Amino acid sequence: MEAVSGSAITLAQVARLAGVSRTTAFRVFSDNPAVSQEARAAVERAAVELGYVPNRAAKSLVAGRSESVGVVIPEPRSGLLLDPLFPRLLRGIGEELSASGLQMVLFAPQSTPDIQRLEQYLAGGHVDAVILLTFHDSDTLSARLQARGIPVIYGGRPPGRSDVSFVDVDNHAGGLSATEHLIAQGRRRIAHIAGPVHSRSASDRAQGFREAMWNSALRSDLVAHGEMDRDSGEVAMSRLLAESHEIDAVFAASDAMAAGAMWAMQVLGRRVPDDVAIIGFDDSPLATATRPPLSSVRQPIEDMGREMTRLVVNMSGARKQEPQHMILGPELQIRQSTLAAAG
Amino acid sequence: MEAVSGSAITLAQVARLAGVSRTTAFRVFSDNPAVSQEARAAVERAAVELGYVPNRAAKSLVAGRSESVGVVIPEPRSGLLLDPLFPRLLRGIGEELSASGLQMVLFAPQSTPDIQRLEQYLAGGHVDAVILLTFHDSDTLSARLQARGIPVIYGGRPPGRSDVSFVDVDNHAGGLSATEHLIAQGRRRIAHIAGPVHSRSASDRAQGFREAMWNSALRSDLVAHGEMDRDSGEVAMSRLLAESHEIDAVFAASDAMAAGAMWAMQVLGRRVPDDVAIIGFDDSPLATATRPPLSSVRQPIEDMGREMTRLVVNMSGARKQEPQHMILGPELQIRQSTLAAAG
DNA sequence: CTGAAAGCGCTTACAG
DNA sequence: CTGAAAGCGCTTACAG
Repeated sequence: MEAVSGSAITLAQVARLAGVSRTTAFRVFSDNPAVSQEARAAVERAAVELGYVPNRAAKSLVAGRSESVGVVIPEPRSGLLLDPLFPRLLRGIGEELSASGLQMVLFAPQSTPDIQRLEQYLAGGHVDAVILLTFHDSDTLSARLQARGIPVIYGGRPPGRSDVSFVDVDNHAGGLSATEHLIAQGRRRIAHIAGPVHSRSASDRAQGFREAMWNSALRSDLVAHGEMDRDSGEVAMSRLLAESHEIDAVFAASDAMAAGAMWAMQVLGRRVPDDVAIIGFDDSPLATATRPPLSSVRQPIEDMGREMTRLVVNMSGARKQEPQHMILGPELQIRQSTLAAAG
Repeated sequence: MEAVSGSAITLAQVARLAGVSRTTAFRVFSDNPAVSQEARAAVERAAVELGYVPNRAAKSLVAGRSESVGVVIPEPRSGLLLDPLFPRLLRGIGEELSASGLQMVLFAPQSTPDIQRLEQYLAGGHVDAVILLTFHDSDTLSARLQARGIPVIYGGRPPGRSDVSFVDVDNHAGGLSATEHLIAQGRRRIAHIAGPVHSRSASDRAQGFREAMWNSALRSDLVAHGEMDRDSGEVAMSRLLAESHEIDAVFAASDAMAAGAMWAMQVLGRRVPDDVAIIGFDDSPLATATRPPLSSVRQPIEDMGREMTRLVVNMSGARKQEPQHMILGPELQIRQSTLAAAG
């Protein structure tokens, strides 16, 4: 294999070496059966000898499509990259794209100029569809891409926009079933450690909690808010226990807050699950790292990635672009933290 | 702004609407001053009205370069995506690319077919240079890219290859200075919690430890190995303390192992730093989360990202491609865990 | 089974 | 200051 550094080998060069026309050489690479044995062999030999790799830019130009899908991920500065759910989402997307023979291309814009450059790049025919995993300043991005006819889908419901396509997890159903599980275990005085009030997903979870309590004629007044992280969960739990000593169960809107809450309970001498049962949300790696292991609402993140991909790839085939919406149901993952009988 | 969905506007359409030639329209977009006021205004108006975005595939084809740099990141399945160092690395790369006006394009291949497709994609002229942040099966990738004249640089030293370019952190110097710091604090019986024996970076750190001890005529026989995570650090520390009760300091090859070790010490009633001083490696977020805060060897990860980018972009300009190597020195980040005097 | 020719959209000499 | 023409490398009718 002779590889000439720095020079890109073209189809024409391969054809010349093989002694055929470019059209015939092309047919070999596009698996067109209408090529003689000798021609095929000569072309293949020439291609190997020269180290030929088709130029994708030229191919994209002619085809009008790139066989690749852009995925815009949060800027590295935001903690989202470190969210344990993130790799699962990426894996779901990657699997589905891989199955469709499409190339996944990731972008992590960090600044406004980055976003503008990205807009030009994506709108300029480098991708056939775009998956947006961040809402950061991307409204104009999404609008301009759609104006160019490039299908766009969001992961999660973009705040205040109903004219765009998205796949989301049913946070309401998750909060509902987590709370119903605690009730089914015989718990009655159930507290909720909620996320930030401005967060749509967090308030959906809280709404699920209130509905489940209401359905069972239980009071849902024990609610504290945290910032989804471990420390704020610890603080929230201490506050809740100071408020009421009768708490026999807690639904936390994230596993991290649940872990913090378990710590607070240990400090205050409340046993999990004997005195207080606790269930988290996300089913992150944390859930199996606590003692006892934490029951949790498992988000179908891989499925979410796959469905987003499936939808946006289909959209890129279709003419009309109706906004597509899909809400996936979460599943309970029951572990020891909610299993013992109430005291 | 009228945006015709699905149809890409071309330069020719803009030119026609503006009543000028494609060449003149092109001059407007390439900031060529040799255009009359009227022509310029007409072209700009037409471009806005039609929503023109230049086709990058065509531009790449003509220019023979894409103004973008590929970054191959570890597969989501490997935990590396969740490494707190990872976003810092991405940020460093992104900042440098952004400053050069280049587009960052990320790839996270998950399977062998993914890697093959990626190889075709990268070699096919979609990127001007490639930064490899993973060694996973990428030897053939690297070789084929270089054969095509596409510069490649590794983050970290690829195992067993000296003919490639890389930027790495000086793990040996890090281990040396961490240990010297402990000695300077008056500690004498110093243990090392090392990483896996097969890891190059981990054994460089251990070698730094041994040299520092040797230089001060201290014994360096207290070494236990862990898997770089918290739990294995805890186990290693328990083992070390069982082996010798005189240990007055520990150098752990990762912050996570140091955190586990601190836990083990607390369980066994050894106070940090009064009884035992401890220093970690990475200066990850963990280091400020422990009590007391953990001294650590800070890896210059953003710098590493920037230098890798700078080098590989320069390489893509140069004709000859000599392998480039750069080793960055780490810095000590001193916190309370090593500050009190030895007992 | 084969190949000459036109074209994808942008860019670049070249000639005015 | 302006534009006709050729070309980047691949793909696609079209005619044999």
